[in-house]
Amino acid sequence: MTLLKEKPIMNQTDQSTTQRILVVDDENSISDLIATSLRFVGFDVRTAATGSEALRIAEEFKPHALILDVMLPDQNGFEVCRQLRQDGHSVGVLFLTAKDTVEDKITGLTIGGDDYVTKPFSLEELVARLRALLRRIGATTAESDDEKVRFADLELDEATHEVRRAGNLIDLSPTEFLLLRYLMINADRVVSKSQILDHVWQYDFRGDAGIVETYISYLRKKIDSYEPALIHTVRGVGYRLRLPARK
Amino acid sequence: MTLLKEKPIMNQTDQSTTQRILVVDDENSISDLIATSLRFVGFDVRTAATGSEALRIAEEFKPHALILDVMLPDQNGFEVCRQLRQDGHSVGVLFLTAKDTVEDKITGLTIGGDDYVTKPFSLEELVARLRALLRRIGATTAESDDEKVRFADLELDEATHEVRRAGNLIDLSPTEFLLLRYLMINADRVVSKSQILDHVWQYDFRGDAGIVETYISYLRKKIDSYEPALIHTVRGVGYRLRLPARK
DNA sequence: ACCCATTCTCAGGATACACTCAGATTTATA
DNA sequence: TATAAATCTGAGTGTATCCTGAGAATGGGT
Repeated sequence: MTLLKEKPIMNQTDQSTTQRILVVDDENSISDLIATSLRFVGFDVRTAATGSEALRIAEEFKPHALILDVMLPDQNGFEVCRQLRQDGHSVGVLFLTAKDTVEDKITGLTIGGDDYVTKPFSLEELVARLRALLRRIGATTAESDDEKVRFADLELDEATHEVRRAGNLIDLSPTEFLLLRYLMINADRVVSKSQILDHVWQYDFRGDAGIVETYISYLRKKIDSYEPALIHTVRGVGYRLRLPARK
Repeated sequence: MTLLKEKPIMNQTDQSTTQRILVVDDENSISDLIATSLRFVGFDVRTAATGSEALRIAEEFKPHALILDVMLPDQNGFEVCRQLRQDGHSVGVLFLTAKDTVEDKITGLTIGGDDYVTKPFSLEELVARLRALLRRIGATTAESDDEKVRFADLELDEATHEVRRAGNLIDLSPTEFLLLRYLMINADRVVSKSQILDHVWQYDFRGDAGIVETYISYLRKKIDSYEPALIHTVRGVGYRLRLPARK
């Protein structure tokens, strides 16, 4: 993972108060990965490895949301969630579950604005889902307009999963959607192939970075069939979403 | 033209007065589930685990309605209800009963506009019944006609359980009705199979999420036998109710 | 007790998708 | 201009997701 070498990505978003997120997972590699990534996008992050530690930290940290592994060494994630809510914290929870335990005993996870993502996940997906969750729970005046990402004549809607260019609907596969979203969020900035790989693909992906080229190619066929082209290659460095340079 | 009147996932944050609901159940997992869900759709919720606690809290909380398990550790739900009314509270009650409860006891519950729901229930059903109850008792007659949910040429009537498309009556099973209702409430927005499962199916359902596919298929045969199709699959994400995209 | 609507499981088939690979093409630089 | 490196893209393969019909359980109503 090349996360530690990255510069902060996107500083906009954050309005008045920085959102506090508590990450709870007993695998350090996972909670570090998430914490690092969330800090880069502007969250205030703390981590805990057990349920009781989570409760203790939550007491003083007062997080806006938890990212909570359902399988913890001392108690399961539901119990932690229940106790927190009982204490009056109106906290959103994004559960992490293993893929093979999903069908088993895991229901009721999407109640009350909560959500879950399965391991292994991609960071783009995790962050997108966390943002959606925060929007939902803090939704006193949330306009549905918040759920759109825009760049030039591109428009990407998180709620409907629709992508439009110049008003025209464009059909994207899930991976294409995440890739475009990552490029749009980092619009005007060069992102390397390994950055893309780390954020868009699942963290256990062991294939070649060449797959990024393939998906960039797919995206170009779909969104740069219009003028002007927005996806630009920066040879030897990466890719960049930008409007034509006026010289 | 005014097609997308529906807002975020069940955000109904009722106008002037937020309705207060007291949930009374001795199983924490149940009352938490209900409380979380109701809070998310905009109610002000308190919980109690016993009859005496319920009476105490009701004294100061002055709820508009109770969700009341008929089997409580100290006294039964009817008694709680009786005492409350004796003290002059004009409160609606939605009783929770086990499925095997004797019919005699249940009959006569629905006297004063009250209602009952059997455990295990689905959240969609509980919320719908609670809303209907509040409408009945808190008859401020602001608008009584609003028991219908609409989208495009679809019309779903909560009171009569009738569904029409383009004026034609469509016969739906109870599960199909709840599923369609959930899709309509979240019109234009993608809902995942897990979300559907958590909200439409009973909370103790332990089967596969694939059953959602089956019921989507049933619904399509009934409501999308008309043009245009309204139920759309978003592969890898979920389902979405929408009109043909303006291309 | 019977019937029938309903719920749910299961599995085959259709389709979309993720991914690999290799040859073609472009670009940097010697 | 020649050469190597980087990138692009079409073709092909394996897999995940989704759809739907068939039929087994369940349960209510008459």
